[in-house]
Amino acid sequence: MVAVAQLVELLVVVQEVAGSSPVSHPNAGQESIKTQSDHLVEWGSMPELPEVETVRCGLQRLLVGRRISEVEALSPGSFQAAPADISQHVVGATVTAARRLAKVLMIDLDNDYSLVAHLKMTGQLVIVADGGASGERWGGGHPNDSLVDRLPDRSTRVIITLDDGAARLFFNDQRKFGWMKVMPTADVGTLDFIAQLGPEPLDGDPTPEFLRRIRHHQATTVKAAILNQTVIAGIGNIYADESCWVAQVHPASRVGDLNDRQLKAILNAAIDVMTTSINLGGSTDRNYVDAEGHRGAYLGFAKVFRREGQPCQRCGTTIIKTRVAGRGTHLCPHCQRL
DNA sequence: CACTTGACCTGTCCGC
DNA sequence: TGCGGACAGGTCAAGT
Repeated sequence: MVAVAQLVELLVVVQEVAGSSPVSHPNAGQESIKTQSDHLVEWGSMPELPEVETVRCGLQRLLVGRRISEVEALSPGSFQAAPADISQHVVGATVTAARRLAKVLMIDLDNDYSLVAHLKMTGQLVIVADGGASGERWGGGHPNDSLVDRLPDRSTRVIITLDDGAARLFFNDQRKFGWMKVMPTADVGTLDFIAQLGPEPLDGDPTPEFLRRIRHHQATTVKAAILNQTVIAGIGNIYADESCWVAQVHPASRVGDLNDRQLKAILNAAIDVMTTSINLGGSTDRNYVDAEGHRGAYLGFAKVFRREGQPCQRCGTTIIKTRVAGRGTHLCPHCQRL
């Protein structure tokens, strides 16, 4: 029960932080606010680096010090571990830290093992304190109804029971692209994906390493290059489009046709937009549902992403949606020319 | 090696 | 109304 009290106390802290946001409402300026009875239109942001960082903060606040009592893997692909690994290295262990590398989350345990997770596009993590009077909870990741509705639901892939049932951690993932796995903490860095990652955009000055790496991809489009996690870590489709708009570079420009000043402008724009997004709280349950119970995801910072048909905020030209690097791509045809 | 495309999934939207 | 198809997008595997 002591642990429950701690969780409640921590939840209050999270609420206070969220309440201090300078944004009056995440859907401010959006014309199609959904009511509780409406069906959710999934116009929300995917878990990119800022959302994953928001989730990490939540895990750090609410999981550290808790002991894992039970692991239920409801979908085999979503929890990639042998039953023996779970029983020997997860159950009974206590969480010591929550870390992030690019979009990968690591929940470190006190036995030198870690739970490693990738939310991909539709993953989310929700912590529910069952012992709380009104079911206190915290959730972050993909913004959909599972963030706030009763759990488990049909998207729940893994349930981790904490402190003998005082709380539960739900890994929900509509599309089953995300995963969790178990490995020695020391081995995480040797995963191919982690080992090959480019510099973290929010850690020190990534510029020299970014320029060095992106110049290995002169023939490809700049959008494909910045989505490449070995060039720069953590940039996804939303921030790729936003960064190119800020830098006034067409996403289909070839890297070899851009000078260092333009590439730096894209990188700096990505850093700015992602920093802003983190400060606004990413996508959590607290900005998914407003005081009136309206549901919808936050994308208020976006200048071009999913704004096709709307005027460019710089020149008034209509934003278009096209396809670059096999991805839906939003741009201003006047500000961003080939 | 550099680069592009399709596969993995589930759910939603759109046109017929 | 139901149904097929396009689409969403992070990462990996297989293709050129």
